[in-house]
Parts: sequence; C-alpha cells; structure tokens
Amino acid sequence: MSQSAVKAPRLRNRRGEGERLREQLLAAAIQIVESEDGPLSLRGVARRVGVAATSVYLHFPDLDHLLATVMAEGFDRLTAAGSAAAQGATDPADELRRRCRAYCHFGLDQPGLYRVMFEVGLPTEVWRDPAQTPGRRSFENLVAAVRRCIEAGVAPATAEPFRLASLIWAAEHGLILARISRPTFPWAPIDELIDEMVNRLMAFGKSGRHSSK
Amino acid sequence: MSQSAVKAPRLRNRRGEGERLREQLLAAAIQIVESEDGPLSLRGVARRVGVAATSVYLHFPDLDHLLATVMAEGFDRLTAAGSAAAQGATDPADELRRRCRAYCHFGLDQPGLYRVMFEVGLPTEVWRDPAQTPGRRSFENLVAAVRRCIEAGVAPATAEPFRLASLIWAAEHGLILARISRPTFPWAPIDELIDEMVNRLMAFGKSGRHSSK
DNA sequence: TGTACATCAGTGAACGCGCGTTCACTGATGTAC
DNA sequence: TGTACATCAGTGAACGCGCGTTCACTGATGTAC
Repeated sequence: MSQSAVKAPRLRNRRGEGERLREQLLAAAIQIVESEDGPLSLRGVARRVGVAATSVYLHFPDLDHLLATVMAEGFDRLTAAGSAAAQGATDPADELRRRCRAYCHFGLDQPGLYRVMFEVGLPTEVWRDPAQTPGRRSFENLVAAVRRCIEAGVAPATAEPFRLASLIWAAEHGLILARISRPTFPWAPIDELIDEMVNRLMAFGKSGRHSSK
Repeated sequence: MSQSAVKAPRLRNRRGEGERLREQLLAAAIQIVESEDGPLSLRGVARRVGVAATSVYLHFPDLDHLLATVMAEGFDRLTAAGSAAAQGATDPADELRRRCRAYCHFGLDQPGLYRVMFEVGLPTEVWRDPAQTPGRRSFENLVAAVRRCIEAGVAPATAEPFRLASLIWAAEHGLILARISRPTFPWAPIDELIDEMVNRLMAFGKSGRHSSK
C-alpha cells in the first residue's frame, strides 16, 4: 500500500472515445474541490487524472470553463436531490420541509462543491445558458412548493410565495455556510433547526405540530 | 493624474514610531481584501504601502497572522456597529431589528471584509485569544437582545434565546452571502427583508406592525 | 489483400509570472561616555 | 562638546515553487483506394 507503488499509467482512450477524458477531468475536478485543499488548478486536475497538463485543453478552453462545468453539475445534482426528497411527501408543508432538509444536506455533505457553486465569482459569459442563471431551476421549485402551501391553506394567504421563498433560500444558505465556517459552534441538530426555521418563516406549527420540548 | 507620475516614495518612520507601519499594513490589507481582486498576498500588501515585501515580517510572522489580524479588526468593527445601532432603540423588538439591519449592512457594505471574516479557513492557533472565538462577542449581544424580547413579552416565552439567536444569525448570514453571490437576483429591499425575517422568526408582527402591501 | 494517409488522443519542453520566505545588508539616529 | 556604538526601520537580491498557457510533436488506429 506504499504511496510509491507503481501507478498504473493510464492507458489512453480508444479512438472515438476521447470524450471519456472529459468526464474523468470533471470528476477529478469535483473531487479536488470537495477535498478543499487549496483552489482548483488545471495542473492539479490533470495530475489527478494522470494526464499531461496540456490535455485539459483538449476538452476545456480554460480553467474558468472547467469551473463553470463543475458548478453546472453541482446545480443539476442539487435540483435532483430536491425532487427526490419531495417524492414521499404527505402534504405541502411536509414537502417544503423535505426540500429544505435535502437542500441543507446537499450543502453540508459536499461543502467544497457547494462553496464553488456560490462563492466563486465567475465571468457571466462562461455560463452555458445565459437565460438560465445557475440554480434558478432549483429556486423555482422552492417557490412552487411555497405556493402549494399557501394554496392548501397551511400557511397564511397574506404572503407572497416568491418573497417568502427568497427568505427561506437565504436562511438555508446561511444555515449551511454558517455551519461550514463555524464547525465548533454549538449548533442544534441540523434537521431540527431547518424544520423550526421553515415552520417559523411559514407560520406553520401553530397547530402544535412541532413540540417545543 | 497620470499613473506614471512620481510616486512620493514614502519616508521611513522616525525612530520609536516603527509601529505605524503595522497600522499601515493592516489598513492596506483591509483595502485589498475589500477591493476583491484576487486573494490577499503579502507582496500585494507591501506593494500598496510602498515598502519592500520583507518589511511585512517586521510586524507579522507570516501571512496567516496578518489575515487573522484583519479578521479580528473586522469583528471589532462588527460588534461596534451592532452596539451603535442599538443606541436609539425604543423597545426590545426595535432593538433586535436594528441590530440585525446593522449586521446585514456591515456585510453588504464591506463584502470583501465580511467574506474574509467567515470564509477564510484559518488555523486555530493563529487566533489571539483561543477562548474568545471570532464573533462570539457579537453573537452574545444578539442572544441578549433576543432574550430581552422574550422577557418583555414581545415574543412567545416558549422559545430558547440561544437557539433562536442561532437561527437569526444564520438567516442574516445567508441574506448577506446570497446577495453578494447573486447580485442579479430580484431581491426585495434589504431592510424590508430583514425586518420580515426577524418578525417571522420571532413571531413578532401579529399586531399588524408591518403592512403586507 | 496491401498500403498510404488522415485523424485521433494525447505528450513534453519551455515561457514568464507572482508568490512566500531566507539572508545578509544599510543608513539614519539616539545615547553613553 | 565630541565621538563611538547600539539600535531602529527598514532594503534588495535570491531561492524554489506551482501556476496557466504556447508550441511543435508523436504514435496508434481506422479508412480510402
């Protein structure tokens, strides 16, 4: 198990399968970002895959585009996680809480990726579809979930879904990032905290749903 | 006004006043961090002050200690901003909202500094007083403000101040960072959003205090 | 069936840059005698 | 009052490193004839 053992020197892809390197580069980039030692570098990605640094240029015009691809992949996963969590919901309030828990767990389980998705300033032109800003789809799902709560009468009808969703999103975002950057703070269990936050922001729980003890 | 004009070449401090360079280095570091182009570098700080790179070592053992000093300065300012905002408060709920608005404005007005305060991972040993983790004082002020609301009967007595303060802090943090990282999102005016968030989390506003239109 | 050739999937050396850090140093200035 | 000396407030050259990016290249493999 010595680190100096012969590293199988990676056989090059067969003709017509050059795109596989792209996937490997993307996967390596996500792993590096997730390991959180230092910023993502083109050479680091190539090193991890076992390929010459210049080979990255075969699939990405520069580092920014690689990063943009990492972010896009992250948002795809985030949206999928939200939809999966909503599956078993019993009512709109339950669905909303499930979505929020899924969102927070996504961020807390993959803090490196989450930080890249939100903290990296990227030139706008790099985004694949300018109309579809990153995470927009995920946010729209949240707005819809909030709206269903209001329409179902679970939450007061005075609130605007979009505005309320903004608050919830910001709160989730803060819960995640605060936990990441202050891991020694005496945080309450995350799921409790999320549920309480959603219940309070939505004015749920007046029905005695969550016990105060 | 040409950039190539003679730069007054900075006269060295007089004997006994060597500590002034320390202040200049700290101020320059904050400016650089605030300008948000690239990460803070020792050479960049020295360049801005107009001093040799090695001169930084006269006052800081390495870059991490300089960064830690920047963070400490940031938290001092943050705490001061909270206290100042609390001055003119008419009641506990008003004070809490004032504190929260001050917190958010601090972050939004100085995003570079705020990010350094929370997003930079720094070895723990660097912290000047290990018992006094960064921002702890500011957070305790928040807990106290929440407690006063509960004791004054403005908020339900069922809530734990510490836990509620955690939620409020996370929410503020999220509002700030979400705005910073998504400046093109159609955010509602920040003060409205903060007040609404605090009112909902604290279960204020049942008195019809904030209009829904 | 044989062979020339185009394409594919990369490689390897080299560049210039900014970085943190080291080391020995310099020149002004206050102080002891 | 004069002078030697210690201290203070820095300087400047040099190091090795990892980085993004360029350029010309290589060797295997499929395909056209």
